[in-house]
Amino acid sequence: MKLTTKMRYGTRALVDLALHQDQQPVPSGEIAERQQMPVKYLESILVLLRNAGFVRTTRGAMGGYSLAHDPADISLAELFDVLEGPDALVACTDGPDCDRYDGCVTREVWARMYAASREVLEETTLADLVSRAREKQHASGNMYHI
Amino acid sequence: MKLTTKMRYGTRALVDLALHQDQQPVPSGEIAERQQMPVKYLESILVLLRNAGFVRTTRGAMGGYSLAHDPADISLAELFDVLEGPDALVACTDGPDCDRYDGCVTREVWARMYAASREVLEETTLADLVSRAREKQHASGNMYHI
DNA sequence: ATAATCCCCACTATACACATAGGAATAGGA
DNA sequence: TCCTATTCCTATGTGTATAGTGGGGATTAT
Ligand code: FES
Ligand code: FES
Repeated sequence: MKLTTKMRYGTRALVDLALHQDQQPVPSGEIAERQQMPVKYLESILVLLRNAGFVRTTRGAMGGYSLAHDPADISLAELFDVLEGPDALVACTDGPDCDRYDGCVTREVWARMYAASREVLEETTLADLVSRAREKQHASGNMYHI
Repeated sequence: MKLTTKMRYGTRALVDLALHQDQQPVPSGEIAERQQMPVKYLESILVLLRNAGFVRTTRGAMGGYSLAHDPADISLAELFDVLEGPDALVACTDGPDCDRYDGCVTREVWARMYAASREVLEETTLADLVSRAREKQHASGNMYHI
């Protein structure tokens, strides 16, 4: 039960973008370098984020990625739905996909687990992470390393 | 972020054992048939459960598996630790394994997620699942299908 | 002895994580 | 305008872990 790298990298990428949204669009190479993640893999995640409407892209020289919305309006739960998918945790959390659905006793436990996890994500916005990152930057004097 | 089959199968296997613990030791073939899971794969999971002290094994003819403790004394969290491992959710939830530990802002969120999930598992015992299974058996008239 | 059963080892299949290669679009200068 | 560097975009290949398969040996009740 590991959180996928899509979710972890995607979250860090959005935080990085939020920290630099006052400037020009940020190229994927800069994000990858700062966040220490493989460039090409990051780009494949940014495609998902673009299709889901989290980021805007500008092609060509001087192009890059920028946030499409205010960080305070983005909860990690929305991100989770896109990057982990609706079938997260177990396939049969929210519907009778499984042929054993009626007699299943474990499903309810996994569903409670899922709900508890999701509640944490619901109440955390991108802006929360950004302000926490700014605090840490201030404390350590390290500009870019979040 | 999928729950592994080890955890899902393992849980169902223990519930199945609890429902039949009044009888002889239960052979893996019976569990696999009732629970609709691959025999050989189930056996590899039962090895883990034996090593962790959840089940006792009896070798030879008329042998099989039986619970080592009272179902009320087994929380799903203990099972989780064995079958999903201590590094569940993310590798750096409980220690400075990661070289980015100090500046990391996402770790705290993942840690809260992990704690919330685990709390659900802590407060659910095998006996809870068993009684729920008995209710469902009674309601449907289906003896073995949990 | 025989059949039933656990147990160990090695093999295959599938999904995820990541790398590589190249193409398409755009900004900026000659 | 045309060229070129920069950047996003798409497709395909590779490594690794999880999931599942299979054969055969060890142990024990009958
Ligand atoms: S409903 Fe599918 S395994 Fe429980
Ligand atoms: S502490 Fe390792 S990624 Fe955050």
